[in-house]
Amino acid sequence: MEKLTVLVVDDEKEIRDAIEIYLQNEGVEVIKAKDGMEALERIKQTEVHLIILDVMMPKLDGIAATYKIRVEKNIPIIMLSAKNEDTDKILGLQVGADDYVTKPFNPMELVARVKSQLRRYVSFGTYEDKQKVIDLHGLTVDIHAKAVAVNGESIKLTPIEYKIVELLSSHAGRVFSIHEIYEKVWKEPCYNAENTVAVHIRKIREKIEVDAKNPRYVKVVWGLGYKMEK
Amino acid sequence: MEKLTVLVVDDEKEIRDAIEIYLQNEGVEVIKAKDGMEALERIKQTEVHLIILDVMMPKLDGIAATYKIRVEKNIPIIMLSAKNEDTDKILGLQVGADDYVTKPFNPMELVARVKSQLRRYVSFGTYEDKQKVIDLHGLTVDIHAKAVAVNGESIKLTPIEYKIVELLSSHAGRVFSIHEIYEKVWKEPCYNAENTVAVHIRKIREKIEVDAKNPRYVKVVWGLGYKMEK
DNA sequence: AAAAAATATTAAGAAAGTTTTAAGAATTAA
DNA sequence: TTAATTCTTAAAACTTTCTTAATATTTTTT
Repeated sequence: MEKLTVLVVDDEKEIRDAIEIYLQNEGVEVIKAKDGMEALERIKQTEVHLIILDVMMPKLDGIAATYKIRVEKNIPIIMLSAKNEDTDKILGLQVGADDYVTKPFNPMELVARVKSQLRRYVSFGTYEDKQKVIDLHGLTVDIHAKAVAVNGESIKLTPIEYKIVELLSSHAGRVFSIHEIYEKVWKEPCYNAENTVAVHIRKIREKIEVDAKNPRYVKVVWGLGYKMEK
Repeated sequence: MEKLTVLVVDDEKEIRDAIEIYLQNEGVEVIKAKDGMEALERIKQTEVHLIILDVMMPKLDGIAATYKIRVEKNIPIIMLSAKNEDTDKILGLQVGADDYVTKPFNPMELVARVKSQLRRYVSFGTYEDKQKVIDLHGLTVDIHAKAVAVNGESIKLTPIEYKIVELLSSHAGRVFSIHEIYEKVWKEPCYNAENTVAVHIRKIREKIEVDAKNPRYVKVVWGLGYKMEK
């Protein structure tokens, strides 16, 4: 199985480093963040499979961070809290963490919990590591390799083209408005950029369609947007 | 089997010598160091198969030493700690060890733990039986030896270069964005460090590619990141 | 059928991303 | 300590991609 990545979020460097060593020994990839804000950035940029989060942190505490993370992704979260902190309260709040460990903790126990959560997540969870390749009538999109092929023949797309194809393909059949496409791909508000998207669609068709004038894959839904044929 | 070597690190001479005698009786080679600094030097000079390390030491304490040792090699570490020392502190310091023994200890018990760890290490541990070697069209990455070779010829990489090669190679074909590479290798958020990664990529190519301008191994995927050719 | 609205096409200049060098900082070895 | 290696930063050259704007085409509405 592919290496899994755990994000460790704690404001104390010693704790971050300690946890890192333990987890690395178990063969998981570790990345670190020192507060909730930083954690949010990291999960946007890197694929993370589990988060270990201290409850008490500057910037964005564990509970608030959990909340925001859940909006983005549904990956397991293990919370760390000092024993003297109001554990009952934390538990009672049903913050949405999948497990809790109180500090000071036995390292082996934390490792065990991490492995248990990862096992659950991988085996039956929201996680599909299975190559992540979308296939639609001969159009193939490999999410990890960021590679597209038509009938086995690989197609060279530019970054924006690729992102559009990935977006449409991973929700084949669903119609995306030009605004939606722009916002999801560029990650900024769309303002007078409709034509820009259209030009990219044109280029994509040029590359993946047999006949760009009669597209089989990227279809327009007049007045509403574009979709990838399911 | 060849004779195995154990490094004993403790600031008290009596303890070092006592352990030495017990272990020599069991037929293992013993070398000694009186603090973490000295231990690091020894490891570089001699091939060591296990380390016995006191938690409390001058110069470089147990955890700091463990951390540094782990970066270099993944050999088993047994930690010694006094019972009367502040438990919480010890808990933190013990991090990263494979086993713990509290002082005063029963010599036979320590010997037993040493043998057990060595057995694990040698038989199926990190030693060399578990040959994790990645081979990609002549590029060879030995994960445990942290060694890279091209067509049998060994290549000398710096630590960061090695980590990047390992990351890309162990997921050959998968595209890693510069941010992802930075975060996974440096273990900290990437901001404005894109060019740093690029320079390292350059250096890597200089070393492992026949023609750095036309790389066969480390390929760029324009606008998305880098990948190792599968 | 004509007008209006939405989408398609084209090409050239602008922008963004990558590669490469080199020099100075920082780290590590001796 | 000094020396050597490794890492980071900055700048420039270079490559690829994106955007813009003007125009054409298609579809819908009137």
